[in-house]
Order: sequence, then structure tokens, then C-alpha cells
Amino acid sequence: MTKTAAKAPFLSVLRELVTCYQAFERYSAAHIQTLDLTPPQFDVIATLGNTKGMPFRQLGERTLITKGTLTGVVDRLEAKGLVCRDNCPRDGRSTIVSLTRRGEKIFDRAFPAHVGHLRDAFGRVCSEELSSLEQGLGTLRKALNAASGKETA
Amino acid sequence: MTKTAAKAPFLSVLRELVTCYQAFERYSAAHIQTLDLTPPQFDVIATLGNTKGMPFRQLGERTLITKGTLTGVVDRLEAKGLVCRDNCPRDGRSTIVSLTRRGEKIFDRAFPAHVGHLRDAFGRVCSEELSSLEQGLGTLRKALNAASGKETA
DNA sequence: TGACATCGGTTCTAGATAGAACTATAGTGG
DNA sequence: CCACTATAGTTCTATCTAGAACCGATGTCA
Repeated sequence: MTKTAAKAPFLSVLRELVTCYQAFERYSAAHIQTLDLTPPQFDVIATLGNTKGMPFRQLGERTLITKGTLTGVVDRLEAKGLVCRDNCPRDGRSTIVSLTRRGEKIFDRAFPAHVGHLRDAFGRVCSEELSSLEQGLGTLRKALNAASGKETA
Repeated sequence: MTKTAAKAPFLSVLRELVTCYQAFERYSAAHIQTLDLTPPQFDVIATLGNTKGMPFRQLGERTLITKGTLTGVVDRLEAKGLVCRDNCPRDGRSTIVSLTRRGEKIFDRAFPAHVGHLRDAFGRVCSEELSSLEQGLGTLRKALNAASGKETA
């Protein structure tokens, strides 16, 4: 009876969240590796695909990669010749990152393949369950943000 | 019409999975940092709490940290004087990791506090939704494992 | 126009991460 | 008892990670 903390019922949801996320990462990463890319590198390529490029800041917002990290990721993609940096004519502080021709070729080939790979897995779950899952995750995320806001504010 | 891949409906679930997981990590890490620990370090402490210690292998299985990484995490905890390594008398290859007295004190103080912190967030979601979420995550995880098994095997 | 705050990126630090190569011990089959 | 294989941890490499400090360019406000 004393171990109230040890048996909190939400701990099992939490563990499932972590293992499911890890399973997804592993599954996704396994395919991305076959392209000689890391997951963050693929994220950047996928985000830049079908655009004319965008500044670091926007790229970071979309990929959920913080700017300090993003510098290194873009460095390595640039070294591979898949993206390039250009000065923004409008703003001397800003750098536009865009796909090179080689980067676009990778994108055209890899992105649909990767979505197909994911479909192989997600397609096994019926769409009602997926949308219920999406909703549940959203609720939890909002609860987490609300709880952290309460402390910060 | 040609961009079939770009509009796959499951991509929104996927994004929600990632953002929810990140929100959880941020929320959890914010509290753990107040204890001068990192999330993996806390994981190890929490796993070793109320045990007599366990070999690396088992510790890695429970914390979902791979062995190469675990060596470094345990190194740092050892440097802080929170855990210790002991040779396993039964198996010369094996090392038993256990909490020091200081480690136990941290555990006794931090673990219930952390569970309470998590309850602040998870308690905002009704238990039916949590259990439905847990089930959905489990379904997806199994689908991911099944899909990856199909390719590996 | 000159002081000042802001903003975009880079650099630095400490730590985490997986995976592969390596070392030493243990167990197994002949 | 010896060769072989498997197992437990460590080490090494490359990358990612957040966050803080920094730097140059902008914009603002007086």
C-alpha cells in the first residue's frame, strides 16, 4: 500500500508511448539507412523537396531540429553535395538552404519510397484506429503542454 | 493527382506521434534536470531503485539503452557517486551495477516526485482515453514490428 | 544618426545514440 | 583438454541533441 507511486496506472501508457516511438524510429531509420542518410538528414531533404529552399529558421521549425543541431546536419548534407547555402538577398543575416540537383534526385527517388515503406506498416492498422490514436496523442500532448505551461507561467 | 505520396493520410498520425513524444520528453526532462540528472541517468536510477543491482545486460534491456551507450551513462553516474560496479561472482564477464547509498537517497526522493510530476500531466486525461491510447499505440507498435519482420525474415 | 534590443546562424560543451570492432570470460563438442 | 562459439562489457567512430555563448546584420526609437 505504501508504494503508491510504483503502481501509477499511467506508467504503462508512458512506456507504450516510448516503445512505440522507438519502434517507429527503428523501422523508419532502417529504410533511410539504405539511402546513406540519417533520419535528420532525410527530414531535411524531405522538407526541402518541392520548394525553392528556405532559411534555417523555417527549416528548423518544420523539422523540429534546433538551430545548433541543424547547422551540423546541413554541414554534412552540404559536404555530400545534396544541399547548398545561399545568402538571402533580403536579409544579410539569413541563409537560404535548398536542394542541389543531386539532392532533388535523391528526394524524387527516396521520398515516395519512404512513404511506401511507412504505408507497409501503417496500412496494417485500420483507419478508425489510426484516427483515434491521432486524437489520443493530441489530447496527451495538449495535457503535457498545459501542465508545463502551468509551472513555467 | 501525381503526388499520391504527399497526401498519405497516416502522415498526420506519424507527426502527432513524434510531437507528442517530444512534448513528453521535454516535460519529463525539465523536471529531471532540476535533479542534476539527464533522462537516461534518471532511467538507470529508477530501474535500479528497490533492487540489489543487476548486470549491464539486464539494465540495458529494461531501460532500452544499448550497451555501448549504457557504458557511458553508468560511467557518469559512477563519477557522481550514485552507482557502483561490482564483479559478478558467478560470471567473470558480468558486472553488477547497483545504487550506492547516495544513489538510493536520490531515488527515494526523486522517483516519487517524478511520478507526481507526470501525474500532473497525465491526470488531465481521462482514464478511458488513456487506455484507448495505450491500446492504439500497442497496435501500431505491433504493426511496425510485423512489417519490419516481414522484410528482415 | 547613434544607442540598443532583436534576430539568424555558428560555435562550443556535455551528453546520448547506434553500431561495429575488440577483449576477456564462459560454455560446448570432440 | 583443446578448439570453437557465444556472451558481457568496453572502446571507437560518426552523428545527433539541447542549450549557452557569441557575432554580425537589422530594426527601432529617440
